[in-house]
Amino acid sequence: MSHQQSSLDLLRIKAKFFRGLGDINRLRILELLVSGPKNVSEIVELTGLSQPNASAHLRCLRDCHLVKTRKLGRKTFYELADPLIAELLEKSDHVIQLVYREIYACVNYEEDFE
Amino acid sequence: MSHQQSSLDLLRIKAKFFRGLGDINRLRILELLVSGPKNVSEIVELTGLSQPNASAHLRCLRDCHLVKTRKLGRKTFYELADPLIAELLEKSDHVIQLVYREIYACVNYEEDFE
DNA sequence: TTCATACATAAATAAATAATTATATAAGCA
DNA sequence: TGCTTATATAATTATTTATTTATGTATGAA
Repeated sequence: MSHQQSSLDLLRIKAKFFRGLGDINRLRILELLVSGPKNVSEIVELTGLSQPNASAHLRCLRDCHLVKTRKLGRKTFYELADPLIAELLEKSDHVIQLVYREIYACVNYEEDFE
Repeated sequence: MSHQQSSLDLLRIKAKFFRGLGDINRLRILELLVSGPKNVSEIVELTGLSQPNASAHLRCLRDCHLVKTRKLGRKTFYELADPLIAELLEKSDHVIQLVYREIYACVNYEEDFE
């Protein structure tokens, strides 16, 4: 019945997924999690984000299903929702590096003058 | 010298790249472009977006280096910046479908009642 | 119990992004 | 030239998202 809609729903989910990846602080958090689960305090310390801000980003990441949580005592451990997320990040790195080759050069160039 | 900065710059570029993918209308445009270059009018017609809105999204996609352009007469053709973009989108699909399996079920379920 | 820790959430504000409406520019055609 | 088409851009408004500050809640330890 409302099956015309479902491809839009899928696109909405995909957009949300990528929006989860579209923030520098969330990418930093995800990078931390590639090496294994971390609790919120650890993430706060390693990123330098305020605790509520970190929590907000973690919630976002969870809403986008990029991470999942496990509670141990009063700590909440966050980890990648799936090993495929790490793979995807790596593949993306690869693509970005190829696509942005010239820009990297430019960025590196500019760095010498800042 | 400012080499501590460069990893943050890289992250900024990555975040921007993903933010480019984080909008439903831009994903729709990219999907259209997977099958080949299209000019703005074609994209406007196929998406139903207003022309200025489509142009804004196309500019965003170009700023994120997800697409590139070629001018022919007064038409501007947009195409994927690199075949790797299509590959990445496909790989992402795969990841999203696996990670979101349960949610798909849920979405499909809800659909029957709307 | 009381207290400290670990985290989440709410409210407020700031900042970024999207969409619309109106207008500009550039290219080809009459 | 003047007209139309194709697209871009500017200005405005609407909407979303990020950040901070303040507060709530659950858990474990003294």
